[in-house]
Amino acid sequence: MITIGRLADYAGVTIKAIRHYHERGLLAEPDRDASGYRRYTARHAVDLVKIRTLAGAGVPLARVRDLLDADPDALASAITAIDRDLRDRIAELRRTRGHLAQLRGGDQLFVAPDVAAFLDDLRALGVSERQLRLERDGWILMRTASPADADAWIAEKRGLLAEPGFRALYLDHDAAFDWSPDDPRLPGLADRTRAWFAAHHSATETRPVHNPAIARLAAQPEASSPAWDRLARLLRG
Amino acid sequence: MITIGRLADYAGVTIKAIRHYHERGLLAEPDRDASGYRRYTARHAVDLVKIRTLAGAGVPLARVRDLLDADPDALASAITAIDRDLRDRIAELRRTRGHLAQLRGGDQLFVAPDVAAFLDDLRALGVSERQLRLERDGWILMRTASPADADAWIAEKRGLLAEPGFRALYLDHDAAFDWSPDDPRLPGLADRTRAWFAAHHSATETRPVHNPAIARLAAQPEASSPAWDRLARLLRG
DNA sequence: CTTGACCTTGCCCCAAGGGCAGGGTTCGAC
DNA sequence: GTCGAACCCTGCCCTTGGGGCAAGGTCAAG
Repeated sequence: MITIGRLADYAGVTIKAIRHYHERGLLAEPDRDASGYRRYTARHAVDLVKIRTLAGAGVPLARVRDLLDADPDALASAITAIDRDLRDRIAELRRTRGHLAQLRGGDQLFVAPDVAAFLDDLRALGVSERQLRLERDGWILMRTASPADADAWIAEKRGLLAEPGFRALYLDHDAAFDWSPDDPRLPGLADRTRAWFAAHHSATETRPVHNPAIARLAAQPEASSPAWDRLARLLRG
Repeated sequence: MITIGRLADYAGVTIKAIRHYHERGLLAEPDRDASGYRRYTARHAVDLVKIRTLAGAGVPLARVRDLLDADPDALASAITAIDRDLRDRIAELRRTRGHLAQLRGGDQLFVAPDVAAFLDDLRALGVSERQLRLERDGWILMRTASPADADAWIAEKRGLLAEPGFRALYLDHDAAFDWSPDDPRLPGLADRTRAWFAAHHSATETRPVHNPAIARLAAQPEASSPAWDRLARLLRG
């Protein structure tokens, strides 16, 4: 005939939890002694550990109550299902650990793997951090707008990046962000850009790298560049 | 400029959750369009995925809020702590899977390993299921009363069980449970019991196997045996 | 011009207990 | 015999992370 505190210690739970299980009908209320204290038997201890095992596996208490007086077959199949769920949750936590590791380092976390790879390529190329953020945000927007298109476009863009001429052009555009809109190099850059696309990719839908609409959407404070605006006008006209 | 629904899809959360994060101050409220709809930027998407990663790792939202604008060093050390916690929880879930597997089969779950081993010994000996339950409940009570004593006693009892004479005596006591209190075999059993303890273990504290006080505590409806009561009287007198 | 899919705020609801108030009990020490 | 510490009792409100639903406004397509 043990008290609630001893039972709680034995099962590794709080007194409050035991009373909670009584309220929920999971654990039978024991007899009381002369002064109204609950007096438990070993039966209760057995039941309580059973409850804790199921609850510890994440089974809702209402379901635990049902399982406690289910027939052995139903219990066995329920345990199989619970175990499967447990395995899934372990896998999920492992995945979360992976995400967490990435949260340390960069922004791979926030984008699809193909976009992350593309950003890595750009970083290796020596592209500015501002431009990387711009690209990252642009792809996020694109993916919310149209995941399938985004997949196709990113593949195409990674292909383009394999060509030395395009790489040079990309870096020039990156550098041009900070130029004055009157910079004398701008018309030449526009010409080279147009020439390259005409020579290499007239058949594709690919637009010049810095799609202003997307850039503007991506990041209000940073994305405005007078030089880029002029460049866009030069390319259009 | 994406809507709340699109953002929710991108991040794999519900609209309700996003609004919840606004209320909690985790995610900045975006600007509204002409009709009062929230309009999000890629910034928000990045922040939201960050929030989900931390929340998915079990970090309380209040703590997530603090981490979001903590300096990189603080964030890094927090991530280390979170990762450690995650590892612990994976280990814990694995342990739970083990417990669950035992819940399928027997009563090993509810008792300490040494007691489980003792019960296995008894089962191998051919002891009745009733007696096994009685032993199990008795040890549970003993352990709540005094874990250290229980450890010592169980070791002693396993030692006794290695001796053939004791094993025979134990089985006889088990069988006697159902006898009539007038059964002519009882006095003989009492004599043999006393003789065996006198010969083998006069120095130890060990009492005859069926300590009536414990047996009565262990299980009210089953533990009452007129034959055992008589046996106890014979052993005392 | 309507229909369905979207968005808004506001309210209450859930699980699984935790915390605290305000009281009674028991046990060992002095 | 009485004091304090450590228990126990009930009852009530609080928390976390949202879910559900109501009652309405909006938007895009047919």
